[in-house]
Amino acid sequence: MFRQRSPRVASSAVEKAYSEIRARIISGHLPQGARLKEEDLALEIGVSRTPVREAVRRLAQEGMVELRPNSGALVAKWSVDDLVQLFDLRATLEGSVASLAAERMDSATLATLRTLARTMEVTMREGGPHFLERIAELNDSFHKGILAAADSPRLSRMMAQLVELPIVLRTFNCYSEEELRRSLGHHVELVAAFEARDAVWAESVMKAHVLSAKHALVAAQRARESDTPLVATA
Amino acid sequence: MFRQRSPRVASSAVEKAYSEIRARIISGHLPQGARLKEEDLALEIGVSRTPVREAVRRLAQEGMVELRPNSGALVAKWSVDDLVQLFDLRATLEGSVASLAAERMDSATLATLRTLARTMEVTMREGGPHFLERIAELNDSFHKGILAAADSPRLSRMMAQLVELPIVLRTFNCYSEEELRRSLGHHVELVAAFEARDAVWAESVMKAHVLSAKHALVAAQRARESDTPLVATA
DNA sequence: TCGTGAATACTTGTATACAATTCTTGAGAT
DNA sequence: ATCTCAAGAATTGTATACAAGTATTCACGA
Repeated sequence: MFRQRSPRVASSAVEKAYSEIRARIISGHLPQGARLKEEDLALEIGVSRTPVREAVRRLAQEGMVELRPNSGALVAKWSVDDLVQLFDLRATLEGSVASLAAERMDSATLATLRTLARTMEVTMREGGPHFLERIAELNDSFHKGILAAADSPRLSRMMAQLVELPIVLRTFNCYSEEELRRSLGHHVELVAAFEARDAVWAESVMKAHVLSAKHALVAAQRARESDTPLVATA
Repeated sequence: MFRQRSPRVASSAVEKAYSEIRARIISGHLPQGARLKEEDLALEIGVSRTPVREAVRRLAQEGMVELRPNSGALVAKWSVDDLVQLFDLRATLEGSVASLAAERMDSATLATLRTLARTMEVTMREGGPHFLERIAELNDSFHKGILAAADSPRLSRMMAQLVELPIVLRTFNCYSEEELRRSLGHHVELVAAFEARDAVWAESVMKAHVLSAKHALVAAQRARESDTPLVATA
């Protein structure tokens, strides 16, 4: 729909290594704090150490992996405090994005977003298996659409980093029904704000949207207090 | 004074390559749009291609270098529009940083910042050769001090990326005397805001500070309209 | 039994060699 | 003269080999 992060067919070895390692982190196959041994990964993925190294470095700069010089690389750990910081930052930045988007949005994009927002609501009502996953995907498209509408490459790059991370945290299992409903409501309200070309309104709703997600995530995390999977569908 | 970016003695080859290439870009030895040939750089720096490659990748993620798959790496080009975006983003983020810092600043840091702000003013009054460079250095410490006071590692990482880039643009030659005076005034006012623990005040001043820098930079750039060096001392 | 330290095994860091892709050059045809 | 296309040169991408540093283990002494 919108420009996806990795449209390339993953032809290159480093791309292969990157997506593979990333997938393992997201799926939990490589849990937080796990050591990343270059040779093992290379062997398992079927490429040499060189592209694995490059992939790990990239993941490190994106914040998914922690690098220790001359020692090893670990899957980054996320404390409650980290999450709070992350989402506060996202609230600010995505707020700016929404503000910009409100001023620049064209009618085609608006229509697409409206459809996405509605579809999410329908999907929730219908329920069914994996409906959360489907909502998450739609949600992803929704946010990326807004980002694209803001038409601000530099902002996009920063956001990409911030938005990817919540996904790592085994996203969206921790919303209560009320919270999910509220979240989807935000989407609808955002569309209205865009339609009205009201930058301040859009920014405010977006901030609320992200901060509400933060709250849900943090509450869930605190409740468990252990290192079980986390979540959010902001 | 505060934790600098590269305290390591540049022992590793990739560190050497990184700082060397970076220096060449900043000094203008490698102008915008210049091609980065891995082998040449490796030869000139005195390391193999491997660390050069890693360094270039890092510079690319930091936005200083543009990567073209299977082709080459270029020194990133900066349009006026890019600058506007960059500084708008900085205004938002550094505003947040200042806000956080105001709430958390301890008296030692406050004292340091006060000294820095005063020293900058004195340095300007006294003038002399290279006084702009000295101000720039102090300015750097000032902003990094605020960042440290915010005590928010993730924010810091993002900011680092954004703050580094203006430096690349052959920083601070384009302020008029009035603009420079205003900029230094902002610093003093920021200290006052921190002292008062007024987060909103601090945020506002910081935003003004950065946006005023943006204005000076963009005006200078527009005046030349060509690709001659740019500037800012935000 | 527990701490200490040196030898060893292992992992990362760097260099080099090879493969694959892209850019350049030049001959030929229109 | 200009365009097309193929062959060659040059450069990036990947693999492997080697060097340097780090962690582990096991013997020895307190």
